[in-house]
Amino acid sequence: MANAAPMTDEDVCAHIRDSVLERRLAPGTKLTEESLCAIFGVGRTTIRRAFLLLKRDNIVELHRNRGAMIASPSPEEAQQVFESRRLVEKALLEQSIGKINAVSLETLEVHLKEEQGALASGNIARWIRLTGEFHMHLARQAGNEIMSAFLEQLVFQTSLIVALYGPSNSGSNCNGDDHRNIVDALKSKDLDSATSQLMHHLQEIESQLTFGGPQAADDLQAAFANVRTA
Amino acid sequence: MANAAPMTDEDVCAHIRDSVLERRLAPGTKLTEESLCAIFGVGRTTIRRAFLLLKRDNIVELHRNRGAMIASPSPEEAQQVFESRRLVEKALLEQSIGKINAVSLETLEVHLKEEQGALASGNIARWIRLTGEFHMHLARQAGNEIMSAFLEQLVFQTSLIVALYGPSNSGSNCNGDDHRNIVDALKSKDLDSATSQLMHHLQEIESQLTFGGPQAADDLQAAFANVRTA
DNA sequence: TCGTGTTAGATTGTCAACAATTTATAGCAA
DNA sequence: TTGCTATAAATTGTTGACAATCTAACACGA
Repeated sequence: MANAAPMTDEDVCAHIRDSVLERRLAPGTKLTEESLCAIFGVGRTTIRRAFLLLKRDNIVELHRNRGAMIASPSPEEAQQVFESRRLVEKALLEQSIGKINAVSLETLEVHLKEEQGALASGNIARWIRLTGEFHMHLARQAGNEIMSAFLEQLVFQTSLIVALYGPSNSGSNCNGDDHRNIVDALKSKDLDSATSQLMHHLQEIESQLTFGGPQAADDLQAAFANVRTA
Repeated sequence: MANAAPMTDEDVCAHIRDSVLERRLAPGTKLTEESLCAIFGVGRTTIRRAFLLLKRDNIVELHRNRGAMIASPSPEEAQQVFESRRLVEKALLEQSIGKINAVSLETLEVHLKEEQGALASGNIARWIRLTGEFHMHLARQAGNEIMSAFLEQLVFQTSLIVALYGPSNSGSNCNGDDHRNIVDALKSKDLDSATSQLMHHLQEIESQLTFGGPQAADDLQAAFANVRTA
């Protein structure tokens, strides 16, 4: 099972990112270097570089001499992430509407089918991941890689946020029908409809967050992270 | 002159970023680890981490076994950077217009004075940096740190782009009067005017770029970076 | 029992030596 | 001179050992 070619830092990065996107790594999870070395079969140097890359994407938090843990976005950050997504996705939709063609619509249609397939076959982890990737596919229609990469960061952040503050029973941050409606609006080149559907969709997700209760209940350390001992 | 406390990777990062913003480091410049170790008085480990951070911001390019060099954005990337800036700065302005108050206006006024002061005193490097930072100040009015951080990346990229493709005689990418006009429009809470001024400002800078000619003339390596030897 | 201080273990940070790769130099033949 | 090959120098990549720091367990006194 072990590949002959050893993993690179980007590979490790991608694996951890996937785990976050599929909610198999909860916010606040401690990532010890040694255990990851064993899991991925690489040296500490590689793990360390991966941590640095993930920190840049706000996926892990690094604390000096305390190592790495999966990030726990604060409510303020959560609010900013959603505001950013509305901003970015709306703007990208405006850029996209003129570039939509049969090929790009087909890409979205295929993706919708994949979403439904995953849901039907009970592969929840895969479905969660696909619902996030839908927004990436949408963003890429604008043809701006810089903005797409930025939205990717925001989607990952969203995954953490929903894991922290989202409805505990619901597994996903996205409703399948919403995605369907957006694609339909795009198909008829109705920018206003597509935009309002997308904005409503994002607001719907945000409205389901509950910041009130104790965050993790088992982690006082994080609960009092704001307290700074003189 | 040497600080007792050794520099951290972030410090090194900031220094290199500043050099880029002030155009003292040209795109394509090779950054050897050893020389930077000597300059900053740190070990290779720190420099290496700094490279990784700078790579994430698209400020340096890393090539395996060939080390790091200041990034040279392609014309396509340049176009995307400007499109992204128009997108982001326009959206942030919409967010800002409702939050503008006396304090924030004063911040911008003070900055405009600094710009003029630097220009008057002939401190061109400082002026160049300040013209870039103006857009950062503007962005921060929206109160969204995530978007501000993203725009910061774009501003740094712009600095590289203008250094590569900008008018060789003009030292800066921003006109002082344009900034003045934008602040005035904000002062009278005229969103449409402020937006159109800002968009025009960005388009003006972009229109002055010339992608045709040889890029750096002294760096064939970068000129043929697209050629991949099998 | 609870809180405090101390010690042992585990984890991270740093550095220097070594290995692998690339780049520059020198020599030689056409 | 040009082109090629082989050697030498320089630069980057990796590993392992050691130092610094944090965490957890434990003993002790109130």
